[in-house]
Amino acid sequence: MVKRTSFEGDSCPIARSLEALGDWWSLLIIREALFGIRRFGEFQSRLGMAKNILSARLRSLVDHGILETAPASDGSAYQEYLLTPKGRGTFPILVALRQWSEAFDDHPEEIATILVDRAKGRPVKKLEMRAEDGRLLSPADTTLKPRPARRRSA
Amino acid sequence: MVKRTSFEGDSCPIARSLEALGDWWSLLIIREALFGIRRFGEFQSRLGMAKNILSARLRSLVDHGILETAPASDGSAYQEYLLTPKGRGTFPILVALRQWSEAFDDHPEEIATILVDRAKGRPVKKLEMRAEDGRLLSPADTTLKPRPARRRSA
DNA sequence: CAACATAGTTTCATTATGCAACCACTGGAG
DNA sequence: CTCCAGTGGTTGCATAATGAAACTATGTTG
Repeated sequence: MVKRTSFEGDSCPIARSLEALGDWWSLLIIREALFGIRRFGEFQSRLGMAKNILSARLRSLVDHGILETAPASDGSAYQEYLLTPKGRGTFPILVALRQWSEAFDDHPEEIATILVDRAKGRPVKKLEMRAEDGRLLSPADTTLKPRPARRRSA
Repeated sequence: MVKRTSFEGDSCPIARSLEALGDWWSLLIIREALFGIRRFGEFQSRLGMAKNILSARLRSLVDHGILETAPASDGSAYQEYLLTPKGRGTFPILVALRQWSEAFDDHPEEIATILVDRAKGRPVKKLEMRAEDGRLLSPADTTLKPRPARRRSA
């Protein structure tokens, strides 16, 4: 097979997430959805992408349980695309990508927006990794362990 | 031109990060690099990807300042690929992707490894978004503001 | 120097992307 | 009901990216 390789059966959770999110458009569609965009035409005009690609991506995101189609909302008979909890769960990923750009982009002056705390209008703090007990962890403070076998329960 | 669209000039920091990281392999290469993989052949055998694609991706990552080539390390005359600070800065992105899979994957039993605090052997806490003053923020507690114009300084 | 390993590049078939054109359905005006 | 613009797609075709395998060029070992 010369198909584009799929990570569907991969045991690495990063590869598995890329299976659903790892193409050029999916995360941008989710970004728009988090902003409240719901309609096909809105996605299309805001992202400036071809309609067939958008159509394929929306279908893929629905298949992966990230979006769901709702029958209506503004009274019209059209449908719209809403984030599921799984879809809203990508928020930290988007924040991490955003903060990485803010920190390391070669031309940060071209970045138009900053993510701020709505209450104070101040930038949000950088994401940090902490242990269960709250200690701040660096990458070197972490390691991978095999997942414990599921305990047989029923 | 029917080229794949580039996000290079886009003002959205998420799009800008996807320009460098948003393909199927780049983040997996970085994942391996964070594990200490440095050599072409090691990447190739561990990821099982075609050598031409690996070659192109490594070049792209070097061009984006995420990897750099170092002349040697084990004495041999070959070169190796090392993460730059910018490359190591992607760690939160990978953690976010991993945690998203752990939380929402449809077949979590297929996930082989968990990320743990090395000192205690316990899973790391989920990434959380906080305000400057430490308040925990939900997506709804945040908003985007236009980046303040650079203050003319010299 | 012969033989083998490493690190790629080249070639070619297959797939995905992107644009434009086309089609189906909706909702409103007449 | 008919016409018609707007919405939400699908289809066709050209081009670009991907992937497997073969090939090349060094480096390394015996």
